[in-house]
Amino acid sequence: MVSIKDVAKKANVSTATVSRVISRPEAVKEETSMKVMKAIHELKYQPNVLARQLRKLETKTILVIVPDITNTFFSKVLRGIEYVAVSKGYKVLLGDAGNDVAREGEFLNVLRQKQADGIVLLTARMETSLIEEFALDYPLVLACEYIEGSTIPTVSIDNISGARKATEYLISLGHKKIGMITGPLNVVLGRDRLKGFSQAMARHDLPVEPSLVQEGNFTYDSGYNMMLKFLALSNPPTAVFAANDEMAFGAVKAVKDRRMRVPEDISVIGFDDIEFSSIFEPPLTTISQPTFEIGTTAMELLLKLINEDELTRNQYILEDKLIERQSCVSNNNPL
Amino acid sequence: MVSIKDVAKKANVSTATVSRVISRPEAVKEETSMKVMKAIHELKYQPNVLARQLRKLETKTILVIVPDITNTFFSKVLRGIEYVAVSKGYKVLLGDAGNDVAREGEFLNVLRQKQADGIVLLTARMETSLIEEFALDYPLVLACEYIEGSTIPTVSIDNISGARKATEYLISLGHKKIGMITGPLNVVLGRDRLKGFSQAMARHDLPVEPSLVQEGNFTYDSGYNMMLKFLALSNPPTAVFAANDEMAFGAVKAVKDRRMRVPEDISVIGFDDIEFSSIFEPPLTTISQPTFEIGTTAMELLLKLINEDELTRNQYILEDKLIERQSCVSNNNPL
DNA sequence: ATTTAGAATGTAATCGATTACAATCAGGTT
DNA sequence: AACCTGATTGTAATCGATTACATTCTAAAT
Repeated sequence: MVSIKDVAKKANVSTATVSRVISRPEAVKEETSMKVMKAIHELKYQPNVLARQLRKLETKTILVIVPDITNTFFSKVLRGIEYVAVSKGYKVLLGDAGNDVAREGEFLNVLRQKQADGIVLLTARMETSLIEEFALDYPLVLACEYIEGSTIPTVSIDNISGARKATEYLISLGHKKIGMITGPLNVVLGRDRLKGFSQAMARHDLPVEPSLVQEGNFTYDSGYNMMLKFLALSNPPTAVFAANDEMAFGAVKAVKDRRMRVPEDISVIGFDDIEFSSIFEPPLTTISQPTFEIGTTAMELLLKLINEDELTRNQYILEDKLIERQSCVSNNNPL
Repeated sequence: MVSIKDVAKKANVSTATVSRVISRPEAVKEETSMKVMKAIHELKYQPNVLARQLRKLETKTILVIVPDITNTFFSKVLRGIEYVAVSKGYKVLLGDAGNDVAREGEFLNVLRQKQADGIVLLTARMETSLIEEFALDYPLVLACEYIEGSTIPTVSIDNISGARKATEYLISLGHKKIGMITGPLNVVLGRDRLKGFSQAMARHDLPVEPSLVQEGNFTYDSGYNMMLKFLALSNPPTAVFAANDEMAFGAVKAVKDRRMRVPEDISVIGFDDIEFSSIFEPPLTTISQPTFEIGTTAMELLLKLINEDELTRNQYILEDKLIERQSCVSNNNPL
């Protein structure tokens, strides 16, 4: 291990000078600088970042807690975070909870032990009071999810308006009997998308029949099963809004298995626009989230927090977008 | 920031004793220990890990370089790595190259600067000499990819035998005219899967016609286009082996767009068994890689390297598996 | 030649832990 | 009482950088 002392000795200067050559070259004479650089190269010196960090009490590392790294939605957000982080000289520590809520909280110790300068949470399923407290002590940004009534800086889309948009699209196609497969209603995300659905229906004076709202859990299987329930109805919906794409896939599959067609017999719209949605058959009409931008915005926000810059606001709502593909069609089955 | 000194003062002992209470409690008297613990709790003391790491010259962190984090194949391997890492008290630094070869190499500095104790490479596209040199100086494990003729510890499946297995499966179904859509042939992975294909054909005395081997680049679009080439032949293949699932999806789509059916008119087999292969229509027959196990094995291997344990061998070949779904069927179109 | 300001460099404290070594203590032996 | 041993605890060096402050140099001004 070659340290700054070795370089200093070799170049016949003090360690202070070596340090200055590295961090503030303008403060040292050209000639000395050359000498030092030469020694650095000859010894292949690499500063020990741990020592630097200890001295400066900063790590140039941020922690990202992800509920499930194998979910492309999150990995795309993560990529956005990484992109900005690396460009600003930060490294990204990954905390993958593997869909286990208990593990999410454990990662917080990384911050407490000063091994990261800040944290981005892509999940808010742990105790909200814990998160709130934590945000008081450390730079923290919420992305994708949010906590109701909290002032923690948050980046996300407006899930209510997104869901409303999806529903109104179906309505604009002439559908009146519309079913919804919701996400789990114990998380804000699930509730918000249902809320958007209800708002759209109300705005157009359409009734929301309880039998046409089924609670899923964001999985393919739940989408499949809930659609089966709809199809068992004496008077099934002509269109279905699934709160995410996986459930929409399951729903479409259920329709096909019943020897019916999407979109001819039933229109289906999803939410998220994941990778496979365009490859799926029929290509899925859905609401697209700006995943990469959510990531970059969250990271930029965190950087401001770390640098104690003034925040102009703490809720950043990004634009979602309706992606029209081929799983929805005008209602040709008027009551 | 409360440090060990504050605790020492409060408990009326030296910092050495506090340190011992934390790391070797058996070396300090019960009574003192209690006093110290009390102070620790009252002050909510958290040891500064940076300082500890600096002193011990270890970081309890490993770096994983991923070519593309949004690819579920890699994120599953990553999850395996994380799983073992966290259970052994290690943290995972993520280096996502975003499919940019140049960025892969940049992450190596993290190691040089002693910010990680070891590294797992899920890609070997940078200069092999660079990797070889690096492996001399730092604990390094290759996962998924490998370098020909290298002694670097490697965890992967046997791509040649996997490809052979896929091809022989088609042959066992009575197919004789079999096409292959390869991966890029400038990477070992691509070459190996082609090699396996050729071996299987040779073993069964089947000719490999040049027009029936098309080079793709692992993307959906390339699969689509190469299949189009096959279909334009006067005598197209009755079965096609695509070197990964994405290309297989594209290939199937091409067949459908030509108003033919998979598997009735053409059988298609893929490689990797990614998430959507089972949802795809028809559900894709493919070779499944034990992604999670690749990750766990790689991490365990790296741990051994870090602890300087003896390695019994340096090539770990895990078992792949043929997953029979519905995209392949017996040849009903004998020449 | 002397003074002086500003540039360049060096000295040593510091960040917060760990740990080799030294010092002290408690209790048992003689 | 004097001595010894092993258990406990304390002192201070150490890890490798950064940086406040002190010192020395340089060159221009007087």
